Amino acid sequence: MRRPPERRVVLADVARLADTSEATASRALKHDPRIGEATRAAVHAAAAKLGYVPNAAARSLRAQRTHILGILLDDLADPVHAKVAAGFEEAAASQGFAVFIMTGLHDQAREQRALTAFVEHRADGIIVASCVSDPADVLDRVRADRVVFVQPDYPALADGAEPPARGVVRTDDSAGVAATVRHLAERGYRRLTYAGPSGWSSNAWRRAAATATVEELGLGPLRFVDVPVDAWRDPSGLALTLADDPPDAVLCYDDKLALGLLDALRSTSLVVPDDLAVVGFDGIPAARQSWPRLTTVEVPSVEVGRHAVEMLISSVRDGRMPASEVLPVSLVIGDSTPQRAPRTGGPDARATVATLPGAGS
Amino acid sequence: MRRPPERRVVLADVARLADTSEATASRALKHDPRIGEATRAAVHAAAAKLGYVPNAAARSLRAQRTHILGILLDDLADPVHAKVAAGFEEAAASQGFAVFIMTGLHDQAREQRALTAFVEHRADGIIVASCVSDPADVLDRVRADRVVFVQPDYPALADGAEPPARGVVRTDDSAGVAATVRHLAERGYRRLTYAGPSGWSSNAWRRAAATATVEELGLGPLRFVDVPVDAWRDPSGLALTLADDPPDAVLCYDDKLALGLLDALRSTSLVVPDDLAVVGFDGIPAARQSWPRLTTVEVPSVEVGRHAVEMLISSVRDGRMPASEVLPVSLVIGDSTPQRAPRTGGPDARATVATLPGAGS
DNA sequence: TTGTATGCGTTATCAA
DNA sequence: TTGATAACGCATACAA
Repeated sequence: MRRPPERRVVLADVARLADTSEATASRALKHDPRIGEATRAAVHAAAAKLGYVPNAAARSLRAQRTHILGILLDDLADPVHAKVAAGFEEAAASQGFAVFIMTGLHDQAREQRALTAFVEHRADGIIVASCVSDPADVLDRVRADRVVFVQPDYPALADGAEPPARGVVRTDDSAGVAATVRHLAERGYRRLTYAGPSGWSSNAWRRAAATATVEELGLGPLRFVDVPVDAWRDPSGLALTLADDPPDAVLCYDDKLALGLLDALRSTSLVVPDDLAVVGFDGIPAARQSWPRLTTVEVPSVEVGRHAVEMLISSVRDGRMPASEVLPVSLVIGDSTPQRAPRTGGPDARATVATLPGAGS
Repeated sequence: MRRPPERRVVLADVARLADTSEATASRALKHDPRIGEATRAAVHAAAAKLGYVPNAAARSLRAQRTHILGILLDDLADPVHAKVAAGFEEAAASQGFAVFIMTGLHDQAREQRALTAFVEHRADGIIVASCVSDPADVLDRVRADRVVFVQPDYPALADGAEPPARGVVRTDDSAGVAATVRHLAERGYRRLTYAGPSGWSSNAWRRAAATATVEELGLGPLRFVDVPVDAWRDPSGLALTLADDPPDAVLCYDDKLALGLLDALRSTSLVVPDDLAVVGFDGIPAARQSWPRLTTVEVPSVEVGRHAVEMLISSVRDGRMPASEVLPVSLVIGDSTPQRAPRTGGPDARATVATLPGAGS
């Protein structure tokens, strides 16, 4: 069995064995058209025989181009972020880029260290996904035509700041939430509650979209329940709050929270969906396997990662960062939001007026 | 707001501004003790003012050490693999290593390309996780003291080949399966079925452990159902097979399959756990939120990633690869395997003899 | 078609 | 305590 070469084998070794110069060997290996067939074959044979592998550091140093992309994301253990990373890695690899992946774990200092690492390694491009750092801080350290922001979620956005017009990939969360509210209205749900972690801009957007659509449709006022960001691990508090004065349906910030809630509600007297409809957001795999199957908004996370890479590589090639993109999402209707049965006590008019704007007031 | 420097700023620029030589500037920046306080301050000030970031490629070239680790894994979108990656990344970052992550996606050619990328970039160490390539092939290209294999799953292992004695991190799947079977026996389940994708060595091990434990406990013979590797996406075939002649309990290769099965069984007349108990393997988050909650074997995936990094870094430092490790797993008892009620028709002796070896024959 | 020489940015060796 | 210089491995401008 062949072993890896003991001593480092460099281009000079290949050239020597092929009986040419380093320059010729270098050109032959990258199929420069003006190298004779004979020498090219000799060089390739020598390289194969010696197990030569070019040194990327030396090449990068010389070429001022690393063919490295970096992605900074929040947490690989989170299914949504992992999918973005998967799309990113796959797209980057298919274009011949190696990828650095670093996680921020909600920690600004970590995020800064990750950026430092990317810059030290002179990554050709960087993707900043779901990070708490303000893009302005990132742009202090990296050229704007070398960064793409994915699903930015920094605090200023919650206060209404606009994300950059170029180099951002987002999903149309507002449309997803609006579609969800419409779906609920059509199915006869009127008293809605939105549950999510306040302070996150992504949450603020979703909540705002829910509010707007509820008003547009003339549904009962939207109630809010603020939950801790890790409430999905133990949603019993949310379950109790809901059980105390149950709405018709609850919109959860994401699927993790919704699935946790489904579980927690089994310890209460509320039955889903008979007493309470539940919807999630993201479309993680577990949402398809839950009971009842979760109605949710499917976010094309893998696509998000791919698009980000394509924007980035395009910008790296010609220095022009493409305009920001907003990818469409889709409502997936499960069994957690069935057509609502009329309440006991006879037919209930509320269900039928739900889609008539203004009829409720 | 400060912008990133337009022209590349290199050490020479810092030296010039600080009015010293490159050598002194270099030493001052890495806090060489024999540099005067005044010059050190001047150099640091100059570096800060210019926004100097050292070039890792140049440093690596010179130092013959990259501080880069590479991990090759199967699929970032898979929760188990993503967790290994998360542990890997976190541990590596905390030790000051940048990490290349590449995915194989069950494709030998992709795996080989990933290895090539790692070698070109002269990664200080490599982790090969859950890959289809034979370790022997990997060792043709990488020094043995620079690779750690995680959960190796190459075909030869299914035929009884032993994994390497050093540089491997695995989990004690056999013990986990054995504990599961014992648990089922104690709870009164006797007729067991094992469902998994044949051809995978990890499946072969789990299945063999189940067989051995079933025999040891004197339970009825273990039945097997071979399923495609992606059966979890559509487990209706498995559900029908089980419904056709239901065992007391079914052991699934992993949680994804078990959760899919729970879902698919809702379209049959079988009720879990009354008619059929179900157990999974891995302990993914969704298993805690399913209904009924899944009894499963919890695998410390994040720990696996961490241990792999620690082994690797240790070996990189002193050239001695630590001995292989087998991490313990733990049985998590959910609601999918309750104490079994006696069958209709009166008390059933089978439940009580389950734990008595030999009593069943 | 091939060879020579230089420089990419950093660090380590040697000399001052 | 500091400075000049060579070398890491490769690719290219220029010469032949």
